[in-house]
Amino acid sequence: MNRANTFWTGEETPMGTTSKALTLLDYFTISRPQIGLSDLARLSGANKATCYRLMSELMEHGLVEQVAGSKEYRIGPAVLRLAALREATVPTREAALPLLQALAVATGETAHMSHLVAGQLVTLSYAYPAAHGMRVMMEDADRLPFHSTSSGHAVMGWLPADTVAQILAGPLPAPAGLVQITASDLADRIARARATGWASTANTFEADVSSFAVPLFDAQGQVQGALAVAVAGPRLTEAAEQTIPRQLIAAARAIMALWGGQIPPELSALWRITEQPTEKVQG
Amino acid sequence: MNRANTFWTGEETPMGTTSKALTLLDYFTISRPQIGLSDLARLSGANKATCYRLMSELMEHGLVEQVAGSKEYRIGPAVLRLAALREATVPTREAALPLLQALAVATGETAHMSHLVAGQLVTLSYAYPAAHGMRVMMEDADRLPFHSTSSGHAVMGWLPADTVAQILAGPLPAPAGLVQITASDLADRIARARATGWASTANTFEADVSSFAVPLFDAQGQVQGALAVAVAGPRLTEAAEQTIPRQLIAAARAIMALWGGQIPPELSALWRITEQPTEKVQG
DNA sequence: TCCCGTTGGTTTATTATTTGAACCGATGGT
DNA sequence: ACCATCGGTTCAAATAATAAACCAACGGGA
Repeated sequence: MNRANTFWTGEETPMGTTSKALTLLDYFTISRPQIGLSDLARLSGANKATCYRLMSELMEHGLVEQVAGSKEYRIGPAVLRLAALREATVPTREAALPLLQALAVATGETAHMSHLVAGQLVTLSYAYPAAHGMRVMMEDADRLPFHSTSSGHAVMGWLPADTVAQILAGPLPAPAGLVQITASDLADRIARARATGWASTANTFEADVSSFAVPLFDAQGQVQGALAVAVAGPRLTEAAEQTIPRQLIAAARAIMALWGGQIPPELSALWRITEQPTEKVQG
Repeated sequence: MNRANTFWTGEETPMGTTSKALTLLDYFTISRPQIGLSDLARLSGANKATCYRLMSELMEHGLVEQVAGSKEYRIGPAVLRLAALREATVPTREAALPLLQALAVATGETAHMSHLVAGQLVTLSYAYPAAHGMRVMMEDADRLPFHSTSSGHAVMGWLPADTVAQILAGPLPAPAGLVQITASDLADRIARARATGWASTANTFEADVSSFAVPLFDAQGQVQGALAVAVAGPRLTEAAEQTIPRQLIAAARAIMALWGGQIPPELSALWRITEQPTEKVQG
């Protein structure tokens, strides 16, 4: 009797064929938008033939397509239909966008919103304060690491303990030239995020960038993502450190009002205390 | 020995598991955005257990999610990441949108662009001429029938013959109270679309709506979709019938210039003849 | 309150599908 | 002319998917 196919993930629980196919999609990122067959097989650890068949099936449905010349694969047009359908069903993105823009203007910094999807934190919208000037740049569809971003900390503060443990079980990537976060430091930060209702980091994800974040909840009171402001290092004044969390809270409240999101009572109390007289962010 | 599993599609070619899972996604539409397990099993003809497992796998990856109260499934947030990635890789939608808007304004009617994805024609962008007034309404992520829309005719005119045959092999749905298109009529319309470079229909898809369409091509000269203008019946003057095809052609040219789309020489010649002195649609 | 049909979800042996190593022809660099 | 690599294919061996029956829970209707 042979071993179960642990080649793929190293897990012992067998992985459904569909999951394997969908896992392949995860290798496509902003920085690697096109992948050839052999590369993909190497990246995923799957057999080339397997990879080929799975990609063929994904291609049949338009989830991926092959670029004409090189035969490399890339994300296909079908996802546009699905995304349009998703937004029509649950208008998270579009509804929140004006509020995100208002937040960017109010703070004078880059604002972004990330969503928790399949255990990962993905940036899905962002807004800049103005058309020009120095700013922290964002990219859509980028995955944020949980351990080195304020968004990650804010989210983990309100995630079930076992889910957090699962995330922390993964490796802590070591960012070159940045502030390194140790495991115990991280636990501390998560606890603080929960205790204060917001999180902040400095120079942990990108150099000379500080960021502040608050969690976002869905209608069932489950964490759904985070709202964050990324401040360009030189502009991080003491005043900014005071006001930004408040503005974040106000904006998060407004966004969740749109979604029908439920703020956990515990957090709601924290936010009531923190949110001193400050003008509301208006959409 | 049992028969191969022909239950699913009636086809004799066996269907990969991944395809079966992805097929389930097709049952989610604008008009039916949420589906319960039993319903989905009935709709798809799949076994309930099968359906359950497939949906579970899709759910693991965030392609679908369950709404909290009813346990019904709906399209999940992961598609947003994929769509953002797609647009970052191949900016079809966003790039064309301003031109689409210009076309709507120029014609004074609703303009829309549909894409060919996995053998289906899906509306992915549209633009209205003004904020108010009578207009033909569109919906994103809607599938257009090939046989009763000008977009369908325009596209089929430039599709390989066998692909067209495959499409026509399907049933011709009978729209209630509209002009019925017979099989021979349809063949005629497709031929005309190819011969003239554009297609038009009246009262075939929606009552009191006429529409005009031209095909769109990708960088390899393959039909990729259609650009169309839908005219509210009462406004369909003879002048409009003259100018709209020209405006469509101009806009299609502009859009394909953005994509690097290749117009087949045969069509290019047709369009050169048709496109008499008329002001270019400007993005 | 009892019934009955429905729901989402689970279990099982049976069955068909997926898998991986080897192989192919084409392509491109040296 | 060579070698390495590419995308794609083949086939027996091993695996995972399937379908029917079965739950418990829910929601009307009588």
